[in-house]
Amino acid sequence: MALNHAIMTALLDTPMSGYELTKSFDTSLGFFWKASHQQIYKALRDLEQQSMLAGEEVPQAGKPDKVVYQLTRQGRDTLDEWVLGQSRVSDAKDDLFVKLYNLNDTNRAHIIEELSERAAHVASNLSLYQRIRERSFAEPTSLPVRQQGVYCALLAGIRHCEWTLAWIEEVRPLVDAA
Amino acid sequence: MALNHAIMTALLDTPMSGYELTKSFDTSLGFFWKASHQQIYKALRDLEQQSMLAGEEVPQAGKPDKVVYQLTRQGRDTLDEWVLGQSRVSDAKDDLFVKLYNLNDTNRAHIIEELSERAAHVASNLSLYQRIRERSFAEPTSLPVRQQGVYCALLAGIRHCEWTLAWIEEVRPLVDAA
DNA sequence: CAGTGATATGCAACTCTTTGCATAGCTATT
DNA sequence: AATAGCTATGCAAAGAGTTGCATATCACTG
Repeated sequence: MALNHAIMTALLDTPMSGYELTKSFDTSLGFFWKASHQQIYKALRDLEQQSMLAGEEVPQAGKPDKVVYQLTRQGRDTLDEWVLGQSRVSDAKDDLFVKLYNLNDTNRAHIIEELSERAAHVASNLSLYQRIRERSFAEPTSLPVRQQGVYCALLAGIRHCEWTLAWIEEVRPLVDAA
Repeated sequence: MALNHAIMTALLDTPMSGYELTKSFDTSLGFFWKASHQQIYKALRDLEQQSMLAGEEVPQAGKPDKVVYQLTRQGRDTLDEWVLGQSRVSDAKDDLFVKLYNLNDTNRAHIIEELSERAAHVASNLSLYQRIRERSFAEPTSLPVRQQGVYCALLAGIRHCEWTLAWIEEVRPLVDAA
């Protein structure tokens, strides 16, 4: 399971509560791995039970208390091992592509609409990633090693967005005229 | 569920058996949606039960008999409706990106190795898609409407591969030197 | 005729993800 | 006091996907 590993990864530097993790998954790692709060809280409980994480109740003023989790020694070791294992390639699993296989005169307008929505969504993601890049990775070569890895992943996010936008511009006229 | 819709889409032009669908999912639509034979056979039974598909036993010589499924009128209508609904953006869900967040001196060699494997895999996919493009889509504008949609999806596959290869070339030196 | 391998199909258990519902603390506003 | 809204956490059911195992037909080879 990689959600567990994604969560442990997110906790590498900063211990966080489930709520904070959920927020952080909405940006950062969340581009590569989306997870609902239900999934995250569940995973946190499981991981704590397996001694991968240690949770600590933190009283708060002005807000409900929270439980902050940090990686244990064992969790760190397990994560390190996982990194050294084999990854497998995942599929895109995107409705839009399947829908394109169904292109006809009746649905063309709708599909163009969806392509436009997708473009808008991706463009807004892209500008978010660009902001992050400027803010935190202006000089990537002078960063600590792990942050350079994060930067590579961020670049993937950026390139992915750019690629998607270019593809949409490429096919829009084709779909339009089809 | 979109696997069902992907299967119905695959059957738009050509009635197929579960076995043939499984093979066809390995190429074509399979770039966007991978599915095991277990999943496919199950989906076929479900869809037949819902009257979306009609199965017909076809005796064969030299091979075991098979059941060939074709879209029913109702299946076609349901599919058309689905196309007109909203898609949602899916996440990349790729271990490699999560692993990059874990980059350190110990695992760097392994991650570079995985990047290379990924590049090789994607390159081989790309050449497959290129062959398909040359073989079946040499003159995209003169194709029937639906095939033009398929062509757009194929372009997505091609661009995706190209993008991934470019990204790997971009980050390889970064990971190397980190 | 035993073994290998492609064709063709299926069950069951498990894991992972989504969705809907629910609760509770605390702040600020009306 | 009621209400809206963010913070913080959880259960349960259903849907989707993976993995392991199983079975049978047919052709070909040793």
